[in-house]
Amino acid sequence: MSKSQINLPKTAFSMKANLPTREPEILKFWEKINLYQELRNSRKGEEKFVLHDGPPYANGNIHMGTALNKILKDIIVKFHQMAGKDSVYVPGWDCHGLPIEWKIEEQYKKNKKNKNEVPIVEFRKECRAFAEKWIKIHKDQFKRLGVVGDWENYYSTMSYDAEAQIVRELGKFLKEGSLYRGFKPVLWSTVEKTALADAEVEYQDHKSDTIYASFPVKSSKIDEINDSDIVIWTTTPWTIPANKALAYNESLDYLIIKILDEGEYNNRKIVVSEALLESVIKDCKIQNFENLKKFKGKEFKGTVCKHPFFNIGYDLEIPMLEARFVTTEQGTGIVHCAPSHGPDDFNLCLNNGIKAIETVDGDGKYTENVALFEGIHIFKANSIVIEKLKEQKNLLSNGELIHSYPHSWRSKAPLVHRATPQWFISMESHKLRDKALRAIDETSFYPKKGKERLKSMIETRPDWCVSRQRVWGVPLPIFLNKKTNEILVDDEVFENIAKIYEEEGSDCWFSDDPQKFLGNKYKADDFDKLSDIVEVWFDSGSTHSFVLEKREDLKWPASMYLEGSDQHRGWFHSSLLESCGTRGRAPFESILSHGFVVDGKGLKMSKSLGNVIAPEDILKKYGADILRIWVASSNYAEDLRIDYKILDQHSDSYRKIRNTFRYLLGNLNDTFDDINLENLKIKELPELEQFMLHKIYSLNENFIKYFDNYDFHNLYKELLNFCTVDLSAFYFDIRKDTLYCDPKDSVKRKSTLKLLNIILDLLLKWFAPILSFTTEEIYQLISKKNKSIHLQKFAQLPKSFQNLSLNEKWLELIKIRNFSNISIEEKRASKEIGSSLEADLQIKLNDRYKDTVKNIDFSELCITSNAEISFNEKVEIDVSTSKAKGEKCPICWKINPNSCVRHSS
RNA sequence: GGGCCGGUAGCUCAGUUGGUUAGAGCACACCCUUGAUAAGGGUGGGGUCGAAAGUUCGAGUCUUUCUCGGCCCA
Repeated sequence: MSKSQINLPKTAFSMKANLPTREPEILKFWEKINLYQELRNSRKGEEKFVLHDGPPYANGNIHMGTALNKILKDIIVKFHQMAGKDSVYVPGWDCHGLPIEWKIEEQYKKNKKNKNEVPIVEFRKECRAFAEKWIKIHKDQFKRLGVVGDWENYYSTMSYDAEAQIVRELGKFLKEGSLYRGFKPVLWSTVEKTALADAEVEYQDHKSDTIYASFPVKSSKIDEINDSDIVIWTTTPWTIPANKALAYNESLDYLIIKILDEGEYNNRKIVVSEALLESVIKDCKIQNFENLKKFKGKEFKGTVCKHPFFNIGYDLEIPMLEARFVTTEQGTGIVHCAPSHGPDDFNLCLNNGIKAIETVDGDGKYTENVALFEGIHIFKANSIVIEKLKEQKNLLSNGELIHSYPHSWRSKAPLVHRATPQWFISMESHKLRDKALRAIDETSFYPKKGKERLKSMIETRPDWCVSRQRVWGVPLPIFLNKKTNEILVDDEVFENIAKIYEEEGSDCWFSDDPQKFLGNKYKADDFDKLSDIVEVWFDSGSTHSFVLEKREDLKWPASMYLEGSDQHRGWFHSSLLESCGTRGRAPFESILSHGFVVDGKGLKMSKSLGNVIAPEDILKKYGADILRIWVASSNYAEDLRIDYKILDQHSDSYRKIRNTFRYLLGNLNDTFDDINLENLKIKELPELEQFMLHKIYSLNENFIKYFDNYDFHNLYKELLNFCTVDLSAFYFDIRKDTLYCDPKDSVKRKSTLKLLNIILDLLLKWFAPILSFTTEEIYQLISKKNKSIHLQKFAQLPKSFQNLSLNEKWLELIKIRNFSNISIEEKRASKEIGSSLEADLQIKLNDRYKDTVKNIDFSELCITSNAEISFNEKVEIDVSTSKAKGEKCPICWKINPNSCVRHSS
């Protein structure tokens, strides 16, 4: 009966979200209205914000890290769009490289097909098809997360124009002269017959043969060692034939000892470091020895030894060289050096004029450069080396050791260092390092610590090896003159190759007549065409050139690059070097890096721990908006924790937000008036409404501040707290009485509705970049003119909303309200009253509150039936509660001694 | 093994230049409401700040060591 007389909320916006089924419908809607194009049209001519997509590898389903990355990107792009910018997002994919090659090879193995019998072009076609398949799958998975972008015109590193541009970029380095041919040991897999990138290496336990071998001293300034042996220890006996030097540390102490035991070494003098003597005598089972002399490492200077095989064709001078990398952790304090088989060895020898040569071929067999061993596989050579050392009486001891050793991440085969001809971009020759370091200084980093991380990597990194001996990639566009062995550097040729690739892709490099690429200017017979490909980091490092520069809807440099923090060594790094080398500056203005997704305890996700959560699981159970809340509310500067408990919590927050919207929509009956904030007559509104406007204003100030720093977890928290604390538990609760029980045309009720309109409008916009689906669902319910919430701009709030003195006053009133609540709670606990409307408040205040509470009705603020205020010098705030006396009004439920003032008729 | 980053209530996060009994929301417990109702309101109990040592009149905030975790590298 009385229900018909009150204005109860009514809305079509359901309490239950049902996101897993509703979101796909919204996706269809966005497709129908072509949201991406609408977004572009809506910001034509505005300042651009370009977040250049770091291309994921087109291989395998997306995981939480990918989902986090894409959602974070989408949130930022949407924020800038709503801030009024032309905020463009073009997704892309990284397609070349070993992992795909390996997948195809695996399929071959399964089908008993021999890779070597398949033409390269055919093989590459399969790689291309494989990448295409995964791009398609990724695309749908990313869209499902609510990520808006130019999905129709994505970029990929294997597109013809990308391959062409990569050639042009390499041409720039070649022309400049910073791309050079070197001979260097690289980590090599004799199984895959390829050099491996650092990222392709994993460390596993491996059993190695160990030897203590001796190098007879040929000449030295230290008299006592002229008839002694320098002893080294190594886990790679097969590198002994390639030995060219010995290394010592000048600050260590060394000993000459005389072995007294029977056997080969009886009465022979050996040299080892003092610190390692104990372990040497233990390993070599030396029982009796005599200590002859102790000396400093620096006295070794000028000492020359003989190779242990000097009697069987290795009549070499083996110099002893000073090296800081020699330590006393293991071995003898003297390290054997094979420049073709170790980076440290290589550098030390290079500095002393000893060059690396090709000692081992791609299959792992010794070359003709190695006497006695030619044609033998290095993994079968250890026993032969040990045998020969024994024969030559230069083996002190041998054994086995299980230690951490590099393996191929694909084949799991152990790797070796092998000197191969490779192509390098010099960090120094054209000051690439300096340019890159300067570019880092000119870049903004979020969080700031990223700057130092990238800087320290650039400071110490060696020259960039850009060649790979594989097939699935962009061929290195290099011709070597057969006579002079010089690189052909000619813009016309590079451009010719690029043009050809633009037309038909780079496959033809491997199949077509070399003359096609050289044009008419040179004769193919005079040149060797290289068959190496470009390493994939150069591909992705060049995306700025074929995406940002080439597309008219984008700009160079990008406003932002955003990736996981591992990309300081990856894409941030390679893009920086590529761009600094070719254009003298970074291809980005800012870098945002995020941490890794870990489980609820902070441990990394792994199959063996069983703590893996896939984005798909979350979409099915909760929906994308919950996942987006998780992203927004997490601090990406550190690792991000996720488990079902955490998601449940965010799901609860989502319900709170959803119900906040439901209250607004219900009381507005799903109608929405666009209120002109500038024309709002603030002073005509009740004080509570004015106070709320102030709250909104200061929230917006914080919102802007947090957004400027990409500080989303604080921004989200601020919004959520506004919904729970300021709206639900305060403003909404207080105004229910007015909304439900006051006449529809009353000024107070109209003022409240005005505020609800404003709040709905602002909340929708504030939340839109995060809750992309839910805000759209609501917007479709209330908007008549506009197509999508995402086409809207953030509101500019008039400064007149700010009212600091009113804020001060209301903070006092809320304090009194809190005292009242405690007082009411006491009576509730003793069962004297239930609802707060059964309460009658007696509020005693200090005199100084007189002005503050003037014209304030505490029964309204505290939702009681009555409230009386008295003043007293002796108290601060003292509230007592009694049970309200009188009749309960059937309409507003307030208890009055007499009839209800509002509802007496 | 090395470098870098991090460890504040059950959870997500605040804690300004070191300074009163370490904060918020959620979760939890109890109560109220049944006109936001698979909603809403109120009250309350939870941390001594990864551990230890040190500097200081005083440290979550500075130093050292250790520990746990993450990323990168070997």
